[in-house]
Amino acid sequence: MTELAKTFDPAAIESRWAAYWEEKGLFRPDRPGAAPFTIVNPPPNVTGALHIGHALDNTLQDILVRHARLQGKDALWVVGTDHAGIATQMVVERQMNAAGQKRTDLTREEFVSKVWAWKEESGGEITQQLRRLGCSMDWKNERFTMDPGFSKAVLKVFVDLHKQGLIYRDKRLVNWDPGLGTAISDLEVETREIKGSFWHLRYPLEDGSGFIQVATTRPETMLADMAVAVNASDERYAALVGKNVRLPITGRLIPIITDDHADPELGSGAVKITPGHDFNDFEVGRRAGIEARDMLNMLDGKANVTQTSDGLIPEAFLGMERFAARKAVVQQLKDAGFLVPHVDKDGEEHDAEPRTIQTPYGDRSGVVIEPWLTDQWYVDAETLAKPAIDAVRSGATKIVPKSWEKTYFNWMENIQPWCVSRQLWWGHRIPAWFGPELRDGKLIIEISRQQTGRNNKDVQFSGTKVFVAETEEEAVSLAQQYYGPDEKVIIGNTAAVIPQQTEDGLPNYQAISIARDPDVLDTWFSSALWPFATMGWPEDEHTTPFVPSDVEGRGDTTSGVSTALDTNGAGEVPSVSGKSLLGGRYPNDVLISGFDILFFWDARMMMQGLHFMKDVPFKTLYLHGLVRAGDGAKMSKSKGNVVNPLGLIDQYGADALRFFMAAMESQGRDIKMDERRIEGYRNFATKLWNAARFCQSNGIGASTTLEPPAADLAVNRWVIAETVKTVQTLDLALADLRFDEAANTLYHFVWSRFCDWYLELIKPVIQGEGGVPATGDAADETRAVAGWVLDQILVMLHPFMPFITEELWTEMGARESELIVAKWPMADARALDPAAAQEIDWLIRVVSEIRAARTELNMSPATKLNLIVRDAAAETQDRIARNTSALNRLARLSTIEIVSSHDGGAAAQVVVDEATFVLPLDGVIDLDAERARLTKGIEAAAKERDALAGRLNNPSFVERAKPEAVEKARADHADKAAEAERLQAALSRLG
RNA sequence: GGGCGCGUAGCUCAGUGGUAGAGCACACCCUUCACACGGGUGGGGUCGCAAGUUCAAUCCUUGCCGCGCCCA
Repeated sequence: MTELAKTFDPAAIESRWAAYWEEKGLFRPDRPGAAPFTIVNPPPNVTGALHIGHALDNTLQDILVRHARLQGKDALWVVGTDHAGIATQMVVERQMNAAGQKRTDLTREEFVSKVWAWKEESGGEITQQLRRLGCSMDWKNERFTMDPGFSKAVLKVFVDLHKQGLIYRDKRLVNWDPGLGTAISDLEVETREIKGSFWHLRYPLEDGSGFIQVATTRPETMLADMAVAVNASDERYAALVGKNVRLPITGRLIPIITDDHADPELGSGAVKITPGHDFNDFEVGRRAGIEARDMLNMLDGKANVTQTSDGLIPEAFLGMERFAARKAVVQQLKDAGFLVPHVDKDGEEHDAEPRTIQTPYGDRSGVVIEPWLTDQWYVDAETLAKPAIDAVRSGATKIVPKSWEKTYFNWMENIQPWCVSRQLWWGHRIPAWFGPELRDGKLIIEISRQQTGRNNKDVQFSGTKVFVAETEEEAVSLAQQYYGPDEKVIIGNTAAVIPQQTEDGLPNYQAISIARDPDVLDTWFSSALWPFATMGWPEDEHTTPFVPSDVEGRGDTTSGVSTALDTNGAGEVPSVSGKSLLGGRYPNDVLISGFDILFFWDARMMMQGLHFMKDVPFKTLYLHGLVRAGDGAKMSKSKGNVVNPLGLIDQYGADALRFFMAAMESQGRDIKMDERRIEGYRNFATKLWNAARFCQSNGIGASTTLEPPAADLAVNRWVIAETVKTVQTLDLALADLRFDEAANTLYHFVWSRFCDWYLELIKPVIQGEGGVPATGDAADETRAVAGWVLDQILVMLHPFMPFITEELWTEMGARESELIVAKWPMADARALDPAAAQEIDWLIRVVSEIRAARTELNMSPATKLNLIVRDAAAETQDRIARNTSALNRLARLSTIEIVSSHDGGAAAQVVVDEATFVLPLDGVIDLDAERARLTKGIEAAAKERDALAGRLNNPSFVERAKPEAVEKARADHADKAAEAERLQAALSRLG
């Protein structure tokens, strides 16, 4: 224990404590028998760096985990990183490009091992940064979504879902990202409004009888048009339905069909149909009886024009980039007279009509998405969503704030098949092997070599037999069963029937080669398993059943109150059919995430968790908002308005940043960055630091009991009660996940109650005269109480400001344990003492009123005054006697005299309750100023008195309002009337 | 077009069916022996607009205006 420095320096202690906690294993103390409390951290990208959103998300989680740990629970905060398929592959590819290399220079295996090497060396920077924020995660068991154990879970889930028919292969339009050369999910597509063009084309009828006009924003797709659709109710076209159109350029003959998709009100009412390159048209095509495999495709994986299967695209267009092809198609149509010019309001002709169009972009690549016809793996999300919807409806998982439930339901109820295959190398490779299909005893192989535009080694398999298995051996075994015992099955690079050669080069027998799908799974497919695959699933489904012990049961102040979090220490064991799932850690207690990943991640955890664990992944889902720039704009690198949380930590300390995040986190609202506010919380930390310094230099140290010390003095009984009230409010706020209320409650208690009043009020009790510390029962009692209150403050504040509180905990005296594993205070209502509360409340009012009068009358603070009290009731006289020193000190008085009457004269007068406090100021006082001051007080009291009288004089109010409201109005009216009267009397006495 | 949210003191935000709050900023005073990253005191709001429900509306309902987000 050394003397504390005058100013708190966060940097001096933060790294020391972070390392200490971790080394001593205090983030995950051994607590056999304690109730589990579990949070899994949304795994950040292994390529990521800490941004301000992480700071918010992780601060909130750390508050809950530290709180649970202090409550004696076996708190586990799972941490790890996500392999982040596309992002990570892009990082490594960029590095290679910088060195003049390409990914495809390497084999897949070489590339993947290069990514692993990168991951080992530079990945996970963010985990170091989380430590700087003070996150008390279970670092010893840090996970990675490509860990062997986790990967095993991913394969099992894929195989099981496939067996159950919930994963299937399908040929349909997918959101193809030509920049990245992979399919992406709907959610990774961002629709932007851009200024585009609307071209009007006229297609000649086959019979030469005229034209039909269509309009499009993507004229190049006419190279793969397969129909023209009109609405069946549209009489203008009734006669044309069933006729054919001869497409310009390709000369393809296509029918005019009817479909509701054609809106008679829109454009000409006729629309061109390109089923292979437009989601709406795909559906129209299907309704018209065109099978997906027959739909025309005119683009390759880089979105360059490629020949359609009917071979009708002229040579000149082949290989053209899609936007170049657009220009070329428009030009050729124009030259041939098939383009209908747009005439603007000034009568000028243009090729196209300007129009705002919704355009899909890849959220990572920033490239326009191309709807593309491919074979992909799909999850039957609709089936999985049903239990996930029910679970929220039944309350098995509670979403906080509740307003998000609607969004959740809306998305879940309209969920689309989830495309989970990605054309990447980095990720969980899909456990599916393709082989020739056996039809009528013959081996058929259909391999469509689609140009994915990235690597000609990538092969798409279609129309072949697929074997889905967790291991290669099982796949071979499945294949063997399928082909029969006479065939030899081998693993190869392609699905094929290979003539094998004997050593002498002569054909001997054939082998059937099966080849593994080159694609990997969507990263969200694996992260959806995070709540249970990090707990040992599928190996240890039921482990270490939890047995409640007597450690529990403390701090139960929330009984009978509906709260978002079950903070009841009784620790009910989550279970299915009596068995504890994953050691009581499933369902997790709560999941905290930004609302922006509600669909990406949270909803998918709900689906996978319910399907595989038969229970929800978490009891509560807490969604927080975004951290925005000071002007409310979204932070983004391109705008250059990104705030680096590490810079804020350097400047203000991690504790201040954390407190800011908690204090600003009100449910259902984004947080606007406000550095001055962080500065304010830095000041708060210093304030606490100095309060502790004061205690230390006045013989106040660590308390020895969990219970409040015995106390006789009102000020001590009052502060104990205030502490208990704070614990109660804080417990409720945390149980309700009201982080702002929790933080503000603490802030107010520490600064406005403890520092501003309690410490000031006890100075006369403990400081004594002439620099000699006071002794005796009162001083001893007060030191004990002050030490106890400071300890409770440190414990309660610890989840929010872990560093400074741990440091002060250590500095204040010898301890049984570190603060991080100390005991949460008890909210014992027996400590509440109304009489003490009233007395200190009175004392504070008297001091405040006298101070206000002094300031308003411009009395120098240095002048000590004599106080005369008149009309004081016996109770007040007793209070004055008990608190003379405090009154003298805080109101800056030299003497206090109690009189039965006083005629005033030149004096300032203050009314508190029944008594009037007179400060004789002969020769000093500005009588006019005092008159003005009293008059202002009279007016204020009279205004309220009259307002209350008005209400009470209204018969409807007295008859219909709640009796307690009427009662209160009467009491308040009497108080205000009396106050006005006394102030009036004081004014009269001034003359 | 559908859904959600927001609009309260100069700024950032709480809040409640019964006389409107905090932090910061602002003004004045104080280098008082924990703290000037401090102490004391004070000024400042027709709670977006309008109507309705109610004894009573900043709070509940409806409409409108403005801002933001998500989905189609």
